[in-house]
Amino acid sequence: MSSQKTGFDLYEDRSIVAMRVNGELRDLATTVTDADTVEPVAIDSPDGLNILRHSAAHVTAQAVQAINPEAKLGIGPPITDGFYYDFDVETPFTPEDLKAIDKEMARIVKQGQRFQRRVVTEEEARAELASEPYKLELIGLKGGTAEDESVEVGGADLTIYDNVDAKTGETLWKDLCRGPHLPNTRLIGNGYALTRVAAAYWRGSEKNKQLQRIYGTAWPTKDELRAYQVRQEEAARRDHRKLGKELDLFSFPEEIGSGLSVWHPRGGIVREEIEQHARRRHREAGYTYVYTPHIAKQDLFLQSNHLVTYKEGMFPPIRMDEEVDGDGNITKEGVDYYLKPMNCPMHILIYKERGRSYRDLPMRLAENGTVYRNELSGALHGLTRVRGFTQDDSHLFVAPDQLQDEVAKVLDFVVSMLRDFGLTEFSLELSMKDEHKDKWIGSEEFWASSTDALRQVALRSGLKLTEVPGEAAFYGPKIDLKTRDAIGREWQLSTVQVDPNLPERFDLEFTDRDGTRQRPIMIHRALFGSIERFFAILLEHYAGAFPVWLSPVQAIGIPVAEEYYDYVSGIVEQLRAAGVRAEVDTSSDRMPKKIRNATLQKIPFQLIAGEEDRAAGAVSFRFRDGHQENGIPVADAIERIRTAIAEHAQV
RNA sequence: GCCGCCUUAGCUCAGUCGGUAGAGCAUCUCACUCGUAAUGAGAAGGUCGUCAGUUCGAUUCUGACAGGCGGCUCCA
Repeated sequence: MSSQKTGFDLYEDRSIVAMRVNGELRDLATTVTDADTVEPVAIDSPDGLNILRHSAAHVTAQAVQAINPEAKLGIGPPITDGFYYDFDVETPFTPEDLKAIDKEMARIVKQGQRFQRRVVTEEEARAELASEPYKLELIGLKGGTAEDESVEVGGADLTIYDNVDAKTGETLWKDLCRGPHLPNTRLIGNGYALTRVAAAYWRGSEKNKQLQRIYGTAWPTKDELRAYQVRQEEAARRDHRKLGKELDLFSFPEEIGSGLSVWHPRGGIVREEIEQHARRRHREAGYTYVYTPHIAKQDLFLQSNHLVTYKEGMFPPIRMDEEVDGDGNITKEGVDYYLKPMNCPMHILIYKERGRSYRDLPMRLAENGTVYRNELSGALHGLTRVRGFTQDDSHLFVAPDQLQDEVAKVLDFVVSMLRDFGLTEFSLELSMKDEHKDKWIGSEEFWASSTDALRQVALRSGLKLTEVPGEAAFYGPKIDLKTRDAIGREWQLSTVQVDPNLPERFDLEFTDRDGTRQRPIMIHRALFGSIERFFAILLEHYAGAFPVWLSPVQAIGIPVAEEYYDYVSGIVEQLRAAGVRAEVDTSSDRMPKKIRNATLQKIPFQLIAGEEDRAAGAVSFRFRDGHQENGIPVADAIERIRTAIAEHAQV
């Protein structure tokens, strides 16, 4: 009984929008037999969402071409939470265009057009898509390596999807596409939105023409769309650039330059707490802090090879000591100095200052080293992408047989430190060498052993591990640690890289037990990545409401009326004596206004006192969320605040 | 760097189809002396990002530059 059926016959449930036939994603209209293994794909599954978003991208393109038939199609894949479609158009899209496109999409969606798959030969495709130069280019790419596989031409066959009027059967639009797609456009109608327009280079290369990209989002239901939009609003509410201004933490004065931050007193307090805590933990873990300059002669960066492999990332040189005569002839040659883009060469020089013994290893040098990188102006973003930033950088020099143990220590250390700051969810990414690229240097044995060392450590940590071949640095494997913040976003923080290359380049040695000279291996380790960026991540994670120990102002005294200033000041004095960052609000505002201000400033403890509290030798707490605890004896209140600080508590 | 958009008071934003500008908050003064998210009144505050060009006249139009925002690219 090898009866032939389609997915429509197999699945009555309308939420099944596609199926996996023998592991391959297919349209529901695909004919299957009993011999095939068939699994349903629901619209709210990861596969289903991709299909939904990919179909939404098609409808966007159809709408664009309905409005402007001259628009040439680029690609239109699903992405996280949405999709985009690239177009080559004479004039870039405006927000008004977006509205018109959205309206046209609504019309198409409502029509319930069917997505119909059709296998074509390359010649047929070329003929049908003669006016779509980018699609023709994609057809030309088909048959390339698996890496180039795309939503357009990835499959075994070349296929075109026709958008067909459900009633008349008329083909209204078509696009080169691998599919699969939703059965019809109506399924998109429950929750889609166009979000923004931007330019993007064709096929991701800046050598190519820039196309105009329309981004959108699409969800199975209106509620999910709304939930997504609320998440976006929540992210905007937590934006560290906005909070940084509101809470008076840092700024980027135009007079100083793009991507160069200054830290205001309140931001400085938070940063200082972060740094001091980290310093203490580092010392306890056997690290030694060093200090190095921000600038060095060209030769250093030639020897480290940064001026070869990282030149575009470096600021242009400063020429020193050059002398020129009246005619502009150089009478004395100068020397070029560069701002350091990384700390490693400096730390290596500290290692090299004297002969090292196996007894010196592992040698753990740490520095909060400020580095400067010539980032493209368009890449700058708040504190997370800047031109001057401070790495909490460590370089660990180890004997080869110490590598695995030391990496294990580093990883434990990193995770426990991040936990101190209230981060709880971590995952690891092991970046390895692959067979495709030829950028790798070093021996097979080194790669095999060091990669395995990292893998063993990662597995032992119990954290979720993803292995990514091909992502390693050219000289060695690395482990990156990612964390998830309070609203579920992933941030890459720490990185641990194994490097035999710089020790080689700088001819580093140590004398082993047997008197022979051996070469150490270097481990590069950034824990916060960049202190500025880590601060921004914490700021967004806590939405500005830091745990008490990190709060710029930990307690604020609010007298009910002027008469109680002295009483409240007395309490605040005691708090200060106990090491608490406490202030009194002596402004002429009325009490409710002071509460409002303190709440907006996200101060964890508001200490309110009037006649009742004074008479009782007590004080009342009000917290950021508005709840209150009245009549707490002063000594108890002070103790509670001290405890909250010591325990890194959130209140 | 590239594409698009933006830049008006300390902050958030109106506004001028070319005739040098306005609100709320913040600041300052005065009055009010008050128990859990904005008391009231008044004052002060801006060569409308910078530099050119067009014009009798530019904050407004044009251009360049700087800075910002969303992307591309890149990555801490």
